[in-house]
This record gives sequence, structure tokens and C-alpha cells, in this order.
Amino acid sequence: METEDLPKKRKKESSHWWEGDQEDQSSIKWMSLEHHGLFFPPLYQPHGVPLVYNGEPIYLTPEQEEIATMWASVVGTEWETKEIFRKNFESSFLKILGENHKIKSLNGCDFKGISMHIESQRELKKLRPSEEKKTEREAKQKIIEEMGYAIVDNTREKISNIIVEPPGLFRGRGQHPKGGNIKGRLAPEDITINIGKRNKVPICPLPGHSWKFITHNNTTTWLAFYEDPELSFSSKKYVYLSAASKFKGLSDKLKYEKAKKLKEMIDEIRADYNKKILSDSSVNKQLGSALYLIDKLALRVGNEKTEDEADTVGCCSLRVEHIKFEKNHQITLDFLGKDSMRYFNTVQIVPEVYNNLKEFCKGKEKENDLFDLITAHTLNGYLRSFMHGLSAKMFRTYNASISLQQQLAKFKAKNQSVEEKVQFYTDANREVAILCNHQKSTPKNFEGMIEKLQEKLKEKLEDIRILEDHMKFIKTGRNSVDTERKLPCTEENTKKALAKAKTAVKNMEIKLKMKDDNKTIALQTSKINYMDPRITVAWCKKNEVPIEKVFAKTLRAKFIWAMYAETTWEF
DNA sequence: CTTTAAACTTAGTACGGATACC
DNA sequence: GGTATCCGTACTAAGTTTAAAG
Repeated sequence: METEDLPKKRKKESSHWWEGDQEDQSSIKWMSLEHHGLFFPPLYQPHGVPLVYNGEPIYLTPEQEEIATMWASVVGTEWETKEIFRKNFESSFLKILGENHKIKSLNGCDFKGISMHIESQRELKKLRPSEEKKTEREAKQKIIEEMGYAIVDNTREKISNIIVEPPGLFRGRGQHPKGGNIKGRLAPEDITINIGKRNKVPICPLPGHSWKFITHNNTTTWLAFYEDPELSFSSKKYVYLSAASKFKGLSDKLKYEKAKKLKEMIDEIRADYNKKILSDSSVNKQLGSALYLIDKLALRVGNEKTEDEADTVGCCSLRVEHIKFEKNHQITLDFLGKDSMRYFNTVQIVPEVYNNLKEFCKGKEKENDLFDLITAHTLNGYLRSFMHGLSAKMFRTYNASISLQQQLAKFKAKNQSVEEKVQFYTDANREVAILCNHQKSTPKNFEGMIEKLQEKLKEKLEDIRILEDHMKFIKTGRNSVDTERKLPCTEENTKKALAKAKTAVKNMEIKLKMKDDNKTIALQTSKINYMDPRITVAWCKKNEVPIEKVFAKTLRAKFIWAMYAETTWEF
């Protein structure tokens, strides 16, 4: 970003806050806070395409049509066939249509006309001249440049998202009991704004409307919040500064400092929970055993959930049905965790914990809690006794960071190319991602892509075979190779071509393996949230890997405070 | 003590532009 | 120069933690 191009009135950007002392953790977060408030997605534009109900075209009012169009955008996706999703949408939709409406069920509705209309609109948008797209993009950029920043104590900081969530269907993950409910359109009357007492109240962007409430709470870092009045179960949505801001960066840095402190006392803590595992008190046995699992397997703590949410668990909310006892003190954990991602792992544990867990299951039904005597709250209470502010999630941060550092320490520099070094880093990164169970769905058309690569690999192998035969021919003069391909004339060149083909095969094999290894593993999540960036920065500097090979632009901005780590820096 | 909720971090996915590939 | 794939980012859901309320 060329700073000289930015508007004159701009305040100083970024304060190099990481250079000074950051011990001051007072509850006052700012003295002055100014911003432009939030903006709203464009109003609904009716298209007039009818819905077909039992063969009959039904024209809807704009309000009804907007809701029908939300469903039409789901047609053809997995959402369309999810039972709860259908049921929830149906009841909201019928309510909006009114009691005496012709439409009595979702099953009789044919949204194809509307779906096709949306699709063609999308195509049209895609096919616009690139000039037009560029102009639109630049206009959007301009708005963000003008409105997407807050001034916090004289520093200009980027805001994460200044446009409120557009209306749509709630897409809860997994078997979410509220999926398919309608997220209504928000108005300024739903928005609470937080600004400094002496700062200007942002102008409400919709004429005739006004903000719900203006507050001056400088013990928090949010700029605005809202909740959907229609979606009773949903929680508040906060608008914060971006990840590159001081607020976020400082607390991120402190998080890693805390994880580092945990490293200093991890032996003490492990000794303590090992003692608890052998305790006479059942509560202590459970506390010790649960913490053992959190530490060893990097499990989340597992708060209780309500019936309005998907049935997922973490350590303290594990049920008897989620654990199986195997031979050699191995257990298999099989449960749905955050985002309904499956955790499925067979692992050997110490006999003491193995026996404890077995005992905790005794006499319980499969739907009973494994750790019935403790909660996330009590476990965190136990952790606080070791260190102020220590909580269960810190073990994930600590274990991810220490694991990365240990993996990277195994690196032996010996003339590797940058690509090979990056590959080594990625392998270390993958270990951490697996530990934290960070997953993604297999990319669409993954099979096809693999097949293509294998096809190419086969071709290359065939090349090698031909070249080898050709080599024999050159050497012996017998059995010239019958092929349409051009072959090198000299032995020297054949040798070269062969070597080149072999390297290509090796690279393709590596690529193929890497694709397969990574197909369901999300590497970014641990990079963004768990591994102390200073470990990465120090390793890159030491091994002459440009940091941008490992941290993309936004990550470098987020971790600006970590960029000064020296080669000798240690977690 | 238990429950609620405010405030913040962590998470996967959709999408569109950038880049590689033919 | 057009198309396929990659990659970064925007989006928003889903966790955790802790303070306050009941």
C-alpha cells in the first residue's frame, strides 16, 4: 500500500504498539473512538417470476417473493433435501404467505422458474465486460476506503466488515435444529453503535431511519452489534476492527505469551493432574483424566449446549457412546466436535486414565456424560489455580506451537530449494492441523483431478521407458525404438532427457501424494489461530525462506507484531 | 452455587480474481 | 487467449471464557 496516495486527513496508521511495553492490560480499551457506522445490503428487487404450485403459477407479493427466492437459491444443493431445513423453512414460509393462501405445503411448490431466473442473472453478471466489473470493484473499494476505517485514539484502523448480514436462510452446520429459519432484513433500528463520548455520531445511511442506540462503552472493543429479532435463538453479532488492528494484534500477542508461560509450567501441571488421576476423590479423578485428554489430544473443553444447537461435544461433554475401549490401553474416540466435524481417533493412553475412563462408564447409559461430575467451568477453575487467566483452550495453543517448533527444529539445511523448504514447513504445519483436527471437505471434482494427474504420470513413465530403450539402441545399435516421438540423437542428450523425465516423475509423485494427504486437512486454521507466528518468522529468517512464501498478505498484516522475531527466537 | 449472557476467538465454506496451463 | 485450477478473502457460524445475575 502506498501511503502517500491516501487522503490527507488520514490519521497515522498503525502505532507500532508492539515495540513498547504491553503489560498494561487495564479494562479501558480506548479514549476516543470514531467511525462511520454500518451499511446495509441493497433492498430486494422483485423479479415477478411466479412460483408454480401443483402446476399453477402463483404470483407473490414482493415480501413473499423475497422469501421464495431465498429457497430457490438453495434448490439443487444439499440444503434442499435436509429434513429439518425443509421443515423449518416451510413453516416460516407458510406463515408469511398467510392462513388463507393457496399454497399449503413446500412439497407442492416448484421453484424451478425462480432458480433459473437467479441462475441467468448470475450468468449475466459474470458475462459483463471486464471494464464494468472493474469499475464496480473500484467503487466498492472506494466505499471501504472512505467508510471502512475507524479512528481509535488517533490511529486509523480497518474495520472487519461494515455491511450488516443480508437476509437469507440460516445455514447451521450439521444437524442444526434451527437450519432453514429465515434471517430477516436488518434495519438501523436493530443496530447499537459504540463510539467515544466526544465523537461524532455516525450518519445513518438509510433516510428516515435511525440507530437503535448509541453507547460509549470504552471497556469493550466492538464498534457495533445487532441481533436478528426474528431469529430468537441467534446470538449477538459484533462488529470489530480487522485482524491487523492493535486491539486484535495485542490480544493475539498476549495469547501467545500466555501459551509460552504455560510451557514454563507444563511439567508442574502435568505432575499435578497425574496425581489427581490417582486421587481417591471421583471429582479429582475426572478433572485429572479430562485434562489429560485435553493436553494429550488437544481436545476442546466442551461446554454444555442447549437444544437449539447442533448436538456436538468437546472433552467435558463427551458421552459414554463416544468412547470405545480397545486392547493395549487404547481408546477410540468418535464424536462430532465444533462445526459438526467428526473426531475419530484411536490412541493409546496411560493405563491409569484408561482404567479411570472405564470406571466412569460403569453403570451408565450410552447417552450419559462420561465426565458427569465436572464441567468446562470447573475444569477452567482448576486451571486458574496454576496461573492467572489459564484456561483449557490454551493447551491447544501451547501444543500446536510447541509441536511446530519441534518439527521445524528437525530441519537440516543442505542446499534445498525454497520449494523444498516450504514443503518441509507445510509438513510440519500438517502435523499440527491433524493434532487439532482441522478439516475441510474434499474439493469438488477431486477424483477427476487426481485421475488427470495420474494420467500425466503414466505418460511420463512411458516416456522414460522409451528413452531407456532408445539408450540401449544408441549403445548397442540393435532394436531401434519404434515411436512417433522425437528422440535425442546423442547419448549425452538422451541421458539428459532421461534425467529430466525422472525428476518430473518424482515431482509429480510428490505432488500427487501431497494432494491426497491434504485433501481433507485444513492447514490455514492452525496458521491463523494456533501456531505462534514468531516460530515461523524465526525459522524462515534462519533458513532464508521469504516470509511471503508461508504467510499470505493478510497473515503478514495480522502478524505484523511478529515480523521482528530474530533467528534465535524461541517459543 | 447455577444460569445467563456479553464479548471475544476459532472455524469451515462460498466465491471470485489470479495464475497456471494448454 | 481461453479455460481449469489455485488461492485469498469475505462471510458468518460456532465455539470458549468470564463476569454478572438469579
